[in-house]
Amino acid sequence: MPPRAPLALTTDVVPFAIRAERLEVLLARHSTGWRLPGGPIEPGEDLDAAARRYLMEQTGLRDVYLEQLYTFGQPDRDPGQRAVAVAYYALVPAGSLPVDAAPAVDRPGWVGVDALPALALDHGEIVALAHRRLAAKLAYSTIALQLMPERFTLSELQAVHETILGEPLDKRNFRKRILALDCIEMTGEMARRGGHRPARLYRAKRPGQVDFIK
Amino acid sequence: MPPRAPLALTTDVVPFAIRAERLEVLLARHSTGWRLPGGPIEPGEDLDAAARRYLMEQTGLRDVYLEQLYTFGQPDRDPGQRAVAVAYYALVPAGSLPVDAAPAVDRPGWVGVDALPALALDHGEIVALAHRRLAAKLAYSTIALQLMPERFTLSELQAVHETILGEPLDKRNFRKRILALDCIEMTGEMARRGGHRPARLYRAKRPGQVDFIK
DNA sequence: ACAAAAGTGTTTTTGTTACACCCATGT
DNA sequence: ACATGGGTGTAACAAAAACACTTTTGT
Repeated sequence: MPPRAPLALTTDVVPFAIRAERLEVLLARHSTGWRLPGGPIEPGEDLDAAARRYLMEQTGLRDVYLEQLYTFGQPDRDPGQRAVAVAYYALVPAGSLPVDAAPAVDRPGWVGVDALPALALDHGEIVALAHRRLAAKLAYSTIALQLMPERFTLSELQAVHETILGEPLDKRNFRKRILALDCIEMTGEMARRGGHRPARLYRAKRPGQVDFIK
Repeated sequence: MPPRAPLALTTDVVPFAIRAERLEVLLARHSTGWRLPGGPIEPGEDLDAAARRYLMEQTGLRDVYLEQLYTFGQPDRDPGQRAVAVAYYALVPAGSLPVDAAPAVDRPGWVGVDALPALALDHGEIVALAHRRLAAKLAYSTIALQLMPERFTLSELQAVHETILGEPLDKRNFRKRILALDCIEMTGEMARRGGHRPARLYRAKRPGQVDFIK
């Protein structure tokens, strides 16, 4: 039997968060630049578990929403070896960000999706696909709640939608739609920040769960 | 360096067709029962190409619509080895069916999705997921055209939708919706089959292409 | 003449979009 | 008092759903 040609099966994760009204991705350092967190799947390791593990090891993120995106397997996607990547995306709630804004050398760093540096391999395409998928899911699921802290205002939730979609939304229509979904509830508390009327704080009715609409 | 634990990366394909008003799947023979067409990915082979190759080798189907579905990698999904499967589904137009209705031994065979035999590994789950994805896509794409022969009547197209969704549709609303999509055109020919008024024959405006709606 | 499927519009209902003002707080 | 974002309802419009009869063929 001939020696089996090496085939590397990896996971790569696109960790999204909203920071300063921008959709950003958490990147890991690579020999010469940036790449998505990820790495080879261990024997006996579940795919989702591997994605979570690399996210933890390389970025410190844990307990985030994670969803399989697509599997990339073009033979020439990695010039060094045959590498097949099962790509995931993760949603990091604001407030649980483990990494400083200004990353030191060899620390992972957040970068806006609209100003990505050149990434290793096809990781740029992976980010683009993940962004499209996330934007599409806003229309038919409650997935945006996975990007929110435990308590949040309706304006903050609206800003998250607007940031991902890249377009402004009508305030009254947005609130009507979200409240009709019955996915959030008032906490009774108020956020008094800034020189203006305090805002009601809401929380997700079913945190960690993404509901589909209709 | 220790010997690398064997990891089998395979593709499995769910080939769908509408036969006799039922949604059916083309299965391959397995040592003890049935399984989906598929097999290990060769070094240097593209994932999509591998799926097409196995479809051809094991069922004779070629030139069909093919789409990646999901990657299944639970460590215990195959008791014999660590196997990760990139699953696809394929849509086979009526009229290009290469296999007889009553399969001989060791020939692939069509089986209704509502009456599947026990399948190898998690192939039953794969079929179920593919069916759900196909049904969902009817609502926002022209994917059903990939199941139609070159020329077809509106009633036939409606029957395909109804079969996949498992529910009847209103004839006038269906026709209005499909024609508004501007995805099919009249051929000028008529289908005169049976003791009733002949039906106009249509064809896809962009065969092989799946358009998204809205 | 009858059976069988093809073909065709309108009304009702539902959901979506557009739109402007007052409120509560900090400075 | 003023600046800032928070909070609220209604009318117009568009899309989806409900609904029944006439036409053309084969037998």
